[in-house]
Amino acid sequence: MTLEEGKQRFIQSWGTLGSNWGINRTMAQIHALLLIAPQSMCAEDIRTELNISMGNANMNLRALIDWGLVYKELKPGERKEYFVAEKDMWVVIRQIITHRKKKELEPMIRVLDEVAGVQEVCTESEEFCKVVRDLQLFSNKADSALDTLVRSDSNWFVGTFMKMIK
Amino acid sequence: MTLEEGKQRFIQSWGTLGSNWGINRTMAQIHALLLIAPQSMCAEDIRTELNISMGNANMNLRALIDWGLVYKELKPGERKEYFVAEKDMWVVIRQIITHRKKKELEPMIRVLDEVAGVQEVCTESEEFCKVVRDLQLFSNKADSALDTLVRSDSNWFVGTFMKMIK
DNA sequence: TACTGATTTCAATCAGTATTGAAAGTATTG
DNA sequence: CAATACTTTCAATACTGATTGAAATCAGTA
Repeated sequence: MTLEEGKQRFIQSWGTLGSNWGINRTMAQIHALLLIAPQSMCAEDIRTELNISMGNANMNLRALIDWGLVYKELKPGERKEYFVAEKDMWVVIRQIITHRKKKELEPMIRVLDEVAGVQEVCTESEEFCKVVRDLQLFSNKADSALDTLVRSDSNWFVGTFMKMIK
Repeated sequence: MTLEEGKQRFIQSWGTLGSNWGINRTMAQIHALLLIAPQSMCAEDIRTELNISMGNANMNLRALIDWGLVYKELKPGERKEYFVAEKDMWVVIRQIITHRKKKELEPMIRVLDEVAGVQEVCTESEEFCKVVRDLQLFSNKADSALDTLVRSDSNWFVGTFMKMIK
């Protein structure tokens, strides 16, 4: 496989993957492109490489910056902005986990806490509360597990954690 | 909060959550409804409770059965099918992890393996291969971690694993 | 076999997101 | 300050995937 084929395949797949992941396709593609770029790129470079509109590129670059996956880079003497991806994969993964946790797990925990207030006065409400309690148990555990994971460093994850779980 | 309010809140939220999760809204709502139902329900019960069409109910029930989250139940002397949710939360979570892993992680691993074949002959290809290798490292680790998690039992998860990670 | 009630399928439609592109905004330069 | 180079916004549009409902299919029953 040539570099050009590999790049194309990687960018396209990252985009598709992104969508099965709740992340929008263009955002994932820009991320892929910057990840494998040996140096920073400007909006125009990205726009032409991916064949997307200015507006789209801009919005998704901002989202990536917001996620902490891409940084702006200003070149001295140049007016336009350049962009670089965070290349430390452990940081990348941590940011993704943090964002997905916020979007997927935390709202669930809030809802469970809310509905946990139902009084157990009949078979139906007992069943309801039991389900809610079970879900709370697991979601709180998952929440703290992910917190620990995010706070820990790469070596700990790859080394200790993985040995433990084997 | 009354039972009725709690139920509504739970079902609606589970639906919304479902969509930030890559799971379709109706599928998540049906699942929520069956989870908290004290006994099995038929398609018509579900249809009226959630105000959805026959076709929709049928398709999503099928998907839930496919995910191993809901079972058919045949009542003797009754022609129509009833449905019950898997109530063991550990099983539920395992099934969800298994399915999401298949949809989100495994395709990524396949793509990485494919593009890992690029020859390192210049700065650009070196950068590319480095990124791919880093991603492979983490995705393979995550893959085996999730396998272990899915194979392990509830007590181990809640007990041992959680103590380790604390 | 014909009838009935239940389930499944699928083309048409709908709704929610993503994308575009033109217009407005901002900052730098001479 | 006006021109230029770039960035951001946002209403209109296009896409994608979810949903409907009518028709087809299936399975018991008489």
